[in-house]
Parts: sequence; C-alpha cells; structure tokens
Amino acid sequence: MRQDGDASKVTISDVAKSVGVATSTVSRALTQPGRVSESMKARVVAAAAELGYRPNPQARSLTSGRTHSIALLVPDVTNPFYFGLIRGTQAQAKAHGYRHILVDTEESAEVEATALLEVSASVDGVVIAASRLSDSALAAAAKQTPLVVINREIDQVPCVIIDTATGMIQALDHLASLGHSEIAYLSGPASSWSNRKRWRALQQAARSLGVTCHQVGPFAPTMQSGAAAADAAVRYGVTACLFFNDLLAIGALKRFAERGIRVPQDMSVVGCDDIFGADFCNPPLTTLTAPIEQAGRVATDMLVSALHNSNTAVPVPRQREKLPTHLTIRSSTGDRPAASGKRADSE
Amino acid sequence: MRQDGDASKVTISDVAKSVGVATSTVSRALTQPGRVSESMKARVVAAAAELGYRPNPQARSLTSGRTHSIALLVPDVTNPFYFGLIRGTQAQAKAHGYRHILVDTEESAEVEATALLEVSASVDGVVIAASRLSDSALAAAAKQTPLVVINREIDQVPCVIIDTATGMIQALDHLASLGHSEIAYLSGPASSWSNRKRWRALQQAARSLGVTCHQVGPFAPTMQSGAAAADAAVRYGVTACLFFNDLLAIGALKRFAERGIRVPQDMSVVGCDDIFGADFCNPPLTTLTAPIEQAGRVATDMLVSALHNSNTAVPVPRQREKLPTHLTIRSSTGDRPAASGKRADSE
DNA sequence: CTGAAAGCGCTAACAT
DNA sequence: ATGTTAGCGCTTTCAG
Repeated sequence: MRQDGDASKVTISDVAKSVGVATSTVSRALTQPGRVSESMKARVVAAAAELGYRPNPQARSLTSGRTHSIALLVPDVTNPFYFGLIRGTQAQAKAHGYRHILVDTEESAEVEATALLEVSASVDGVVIAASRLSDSALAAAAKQTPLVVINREIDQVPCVIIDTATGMIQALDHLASLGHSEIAYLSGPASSWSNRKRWRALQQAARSLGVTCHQVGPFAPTMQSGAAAADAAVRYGVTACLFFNDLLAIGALKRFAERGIRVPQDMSVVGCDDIFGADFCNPPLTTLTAPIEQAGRVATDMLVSALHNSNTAVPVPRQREKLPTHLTIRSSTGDRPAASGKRADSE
Repeated sequence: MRQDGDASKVTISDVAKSVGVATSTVSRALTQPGRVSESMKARVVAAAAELGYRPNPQARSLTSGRTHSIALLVPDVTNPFYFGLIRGTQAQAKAHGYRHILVDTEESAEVEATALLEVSASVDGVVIAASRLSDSALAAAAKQTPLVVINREIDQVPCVIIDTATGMIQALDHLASLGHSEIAYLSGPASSWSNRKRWRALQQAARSLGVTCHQVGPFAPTMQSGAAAADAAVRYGVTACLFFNDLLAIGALKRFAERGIRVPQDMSVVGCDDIFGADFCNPPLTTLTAPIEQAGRVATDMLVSALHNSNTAVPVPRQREKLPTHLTIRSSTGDRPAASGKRADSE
C-alpha cells in the first residue's frame, strides 16, 4: 500500500509494466471480474495498490461514455424545501456510487434549459425538481438524456410526484370540520405545476364540502412574501387560509402577529411541505407533511436503475411514482371564531 | 442554429470538415480568442452552431487536465448550517463557470478521507467545511489538490474562518451585562475545531468579566440533543446558557417550554450561527450571526483564484480570511431572574 | 486467458 | 494564422 512517489501520476501502463503484462489486462483485472484469471487479478490489484494507482475518471469516461455522476437541478437552493431533495438525491447517489452535481436554475426556464444542456454532457443522468420548462421541452430533453422529473407529470418521462393535491383536500376537510366556511388559498408561482394541481383539487373539494375557497395570489414562495399573503387573506375576510408552502405560511404567521391577529383564535393557518422549522415556529404550524427526502431518493433510484437497464433490453420498471402526503396538525389551526371577527360579512 | 440530425454526436472534426479546416483550428477558434482570425472564428462558430456541436467535457478534461468543477465536502448535508455554505459555494462556482459537486462526509474522518481521495481526481479543487481530518492529513491533501478549508486553521492551507470565538465573547459580555454570573457553555462535538476555539475564548473572557462559565457536554449539534443540553444546563443551576449552535439552542427552547422554564424570564438562551429558523422560533433566538453564505463564497473565490494562478507564477493573494460575526439580540435573553432558583417572582 | 493495436474527442506542441 | 502530428489514460475490438 505504500511507497507512491507522487501518487496521482501513476497510470495503468505503470501498473502493467510493473506486473509485466499488457495494459488491457490491467484494465480487465480492475474492471471486468471474470475476464482474467484469479491469480492475475490478484497480482494486478496488488501492484496497483503498491504503486498507489488511481484511475483517471476523465479518461475512463471518454471511452466508456459513462461519468458516474448525476445532476440535480433545483429552482432555488435557498429554499429549504429543496434541501430535503438535495439530501435525498445526494444520499442515494452516493449509495449507488455516483457523484452528485448540484445546479441552481434560479427559478428561470432559460437558465434551466441552458443548465440542462450544459450539464447533461458531463453526467449520466439528471433529476429535475419543479421544472419551469414546458412539457414538450422536457419530453424532448428526456429523449437526449436519462431524466427523472419531480413534481411534474409528462407522458413518457419518468417522474415522482408528491401528492399534495390529495393532501390539500384533507387539509380543507380539516378546516371545514372546525367550522370554517370562508377559506383562502394563497397560491404560489403561476408556473408551478404543483400549484395548479392543488388549486384544482381545492376547487372541487370546496364544492362538495360546501365551503368557499378563494384563490389569492400568486405569491413568490418565500417568507418575505408571507406578509403580503397574510394581508391579502385578511382583506378577503376569511377565517382560515391554506398556503402554497410553509415558507409563505411562516412569513404570514409573523405578519399576523404584528397586526394583532391571533393564530389560531382569529385565523387558522395551514402550510404545505412540513419543512425544517414548521414544528418550532410560533405557533407550530399545521401543515401537509410531504416526503421530500424520500422523493429525492426515489427519483435517484429510478434514474440509476434506468441507467443500468439502458444497456440490457429490460424495460424500466417504474416510470411514475406517486408519494402520499399526510396532514400534520399542530397549533396553527382551530375552531372558527365565534362571531363578528374583524369583518365577517356573512355574520 | 437548426438541423442537427442527432445532436450530441457531433465532434470537433465534423465541424472542421464542414468548414474545411483542421480540427486544431476549430479548437482554437472555440477556446483561444486571439489565436485565429476574426473571419475564421466567425465561420467556425457558425458551423458549430449549425451542426449543433457540443464539446465533450471528458475529452477536454483528459487533455487539459482541468475539469471545470469543484467539490464541496460537508460533514452533514442535513444540518441547516451547511445550507448556507452550499448556497454560497454553489452560487460562486456557477459564477466562475464551475460545476459544483456536493459530498456528504457523514461526520466521519474516514468517509471524508475516502471522499477526498475519490473526488479529487475528478475536480479541479475542493472546499472542505468543518473537516474532521487531522491537521497533518489536511496539509498533505493540500499538497496534492488545491484545497480551501472552512473553519480550520492550518499552516500552508488556505482557509476561511468564521470568527465565532470573538463573537462568543460579545455574547458572554451581553449576558454579563444583563446580570448573569452563572453561565453554561453547552459544547459541540469534541472533534470540532470551532468548538475548541470558542470554549478557550469563553474561559478567558469569563475570568476578566468576573463571571463563571461552565463547559457542559459535549452534545451532538442537533435539535434532538437540545433536550439533553437543556436539562444539563438546569442541573448546573445557571441562569443563562450559550449553545454551540442554534440547532441545539432551538431544541433546548422546546425542552425548557416543556419543563415550564420560561425563556428569557427564568433562563436566557444564546445560540450560534443564526441559521434559518432562528428568527421565528419561540421565542426568537438571540444568537451570534455568522456570515455562512459569505464564507462559502469567499472560499470558492479563493479556490478559483488559486486555480487560475497556478499556471502563472503569481502567488496566491490571500491565504487566510477571517470573517467577523456579530451578536443579534432577539427575545431569548433577558435580565437575570431577581431571586434565586428557577422561579422568578417579579410581576 | 492475455496481448496488440486502434481509437474515444480534444488540446498542444511543433511546423509552415 | 493555420495545418500536422502526437498523445492525454483508458477501454475495447480483434487476434492469438
């Protein structure tokens, strides 16, 4: 194991020379289990260790065409929601022996398109979260590069979906059962597929539950926008609100406190995602718990298995994974205010 | 821009053929500004676009030896503290045209050593945050690979340090000025360099401020450990505590609440880092605000400039950057309880 | 089972 | 300013 003059410069041919065989034999011994004799393999491995040989990934990639790395594209590394994803993909990439490349696409379709084009040349596959690209652009990209999208549903493109739409219905039900009938949905970016799905689900559910649900927004999915969202909710005279995400909800919590609106006595608040912080904000947030990290892991698994199967003729096992969410009730939701309130028009 | 039969398979020699020149000319036109005539450059660029040529990064790396990517090694991607770092390095890597590879070293020296060895072959340089490796191991690694360490001070190894030690003194001063004299420092991992630095600074400062500061711990730097830390602080009979980080402090806040210990009336709490959530936990946390993201940016800048200067004989400009912290006072600190014990009588 | 040889796509000396 | 010619380190036919 010792005695490497200066490491990294040791090539396969140094090893070959040292053992007295051809470079091809070394290559085989190191990468193709059964293609050489046991004794040969042992000698090569020993020599490689002895010399401190480290394969050059670039050279290997050049011939093999495989880089052993995957990329994760997220709209905003700043958003805690995506940290769960980063965690999941990073962990799983590592588990499969892949390097993990992280790219921030800045909530922009153009940046995303460029990043995808650039990075796809240096990775074996890509996971894209909450893509801002059009369905057709994604479908086209998927033909060029192994791709898994998260929170997006496109024909022929493998995807994992966090089913917040169904979850939102549960949340609405929860609010209805607390007596709320005037409810606001503080919506996220118009370009967000998840946002559209949720609103559609809410509309339908509201009808059958006999409550009124107003769509308000769109708002940027950030804490800062929470204040504006809170004010808008108040303006609508609702007694409860569902926020596009926890960031917005937590920002709103702050604003409500500033304005002397008590949560949940005067206003019930429901978030979405259950990000870090949702359990210790004030009051702790009732929210839709999303298996974010799991989504990252599943997406990575799908991608990796697709990469492996692309050699063999085996069809990719699962093309579409839908992950359930569940409602976590904490302290930000409560009964509808008894009467009057700040301007309940119906009472 | 159109008409690429099937993209990605277009090579530099296809472009060369199309223009009717040598591949080297194409290479130059595309990468060495002044080495070809303007008109030639234009023709090549046009042809490249026409054919949909995309350079193969692996091939490029093989000859040039440069991969245009840098790696960030962090002990735990799960820890929000590192979110800021990831953000900073990712943003700056991108700004400099580098890909950003993220590696979780699982708080383990062995994993870190392996990761460093593996990844260093495929990147131009590495940023290591809060390394668990020994000084000598890091110094050795720095000789092999361009390296910048964050929160670690080693001879000959470029580093950026977040000066929490000095900040801790401010925090202690703040507590002393509120009348606290029995104070606990709830310490982090023994292997943490920052932890050792802080405790040393606190010890000295405590003496000159005439207060008593007990070191308690070590504790894992997580929210879950916060409960144990809180209990330990109570056992010591202190009226104020400084936590190794915000995670621990926020966890402790929860525990204090459970035990009916009011913050800050019965116990003052100071965190460290000012992570996401420190401003909206309950009560909002007085903490040492650390320029984490900036640290990531600065480290990346140092690394990139070192990479560029490694060609020319110019010496690396800054080898050591110390970033100041400042105390952010929110609501978790207050006057020492009037009487003894944990029950305050005022009001 | 092993060796020889031909590149992968691109860059970098040398020529011209 | 452009063309020629070698490789970078490795994998992979194709022979033997």
